[in-house]
Amino acid sequence: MQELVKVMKALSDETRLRILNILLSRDCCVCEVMQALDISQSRASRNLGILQNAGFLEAKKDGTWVVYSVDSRPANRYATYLAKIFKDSPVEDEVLDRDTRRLKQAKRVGPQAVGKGRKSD
Amino acid sequence: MQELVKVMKALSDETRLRILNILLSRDCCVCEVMQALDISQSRASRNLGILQNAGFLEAKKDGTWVVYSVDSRPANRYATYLAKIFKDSPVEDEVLDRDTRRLKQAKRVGPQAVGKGRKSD
DNA sequence: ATAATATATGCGGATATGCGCATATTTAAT
DNA sequence: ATTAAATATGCGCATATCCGCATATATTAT
Repeated sequence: MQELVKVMKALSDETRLRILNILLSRDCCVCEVMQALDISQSRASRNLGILQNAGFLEAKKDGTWVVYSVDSRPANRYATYLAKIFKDSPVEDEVLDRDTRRLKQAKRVGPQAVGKGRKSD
Repeated sequence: MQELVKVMKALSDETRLRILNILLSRDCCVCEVMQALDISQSRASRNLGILQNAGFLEAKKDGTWVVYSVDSRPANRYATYLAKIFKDSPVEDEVLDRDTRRLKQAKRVGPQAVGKGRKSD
């Protein structure tokens, strides 16, 4: 019960629904999420953490990056169920569309480097 | 989007999940909800209102009573979808079980008459 | 070693939420 | 009309949530 409440609370925030939306299209590191949603680093990181803690996301380290993805085999059953629901019932929304567009432009570069000369990868 | 957030917020509270749980077993008036969950009248009424406003419940007047039921034809599509999900994935829980047991005892009698020996003064 | 990058997190403040209490409203019965 | 029951709601308070800011941590490169 407490677990279910946690799961639902994780989904009851616009920022987190937006994050879930872009992660359903592809995996992202924190800096890509910030760029896609045009939000601060701490905000992206914190909300990713909440979604992960609720069982929706898994995180993989890749160098300095942490790549988040929708958990394909979530420990908690609600996450599986609800992630599928969210996926099956796509939401038409101006905000989500803009996120998706920005995601296409997003690079694996963090806040400090944005607008500066970038290095090779 | 804002609509979806409202729907999710409505489900992100333990009291409201408990209410939804008992209403999925049968329709209830406010006083039956208070008895089943053993909560105050204002708490029951307010949370029923939130669930209704989110599109999960419909209310029918029956004399002095207001009978709430899970909306079979919700105006908003998220409600339909999520109500089904919640129904299809029953939660085993001590709290919910106790609610269900109390619901069986519940009568259509309000707060004033419950457990009080005297009504006048 | 230092420097730079990517992410996580403690803190404080603004806002939102949930509840109890008291009261208002509505309906039914007398 | 009065009375009472059932429900809704305004108010205030306690707690929770969300965010920005600054900082801490971890990793990579030089």
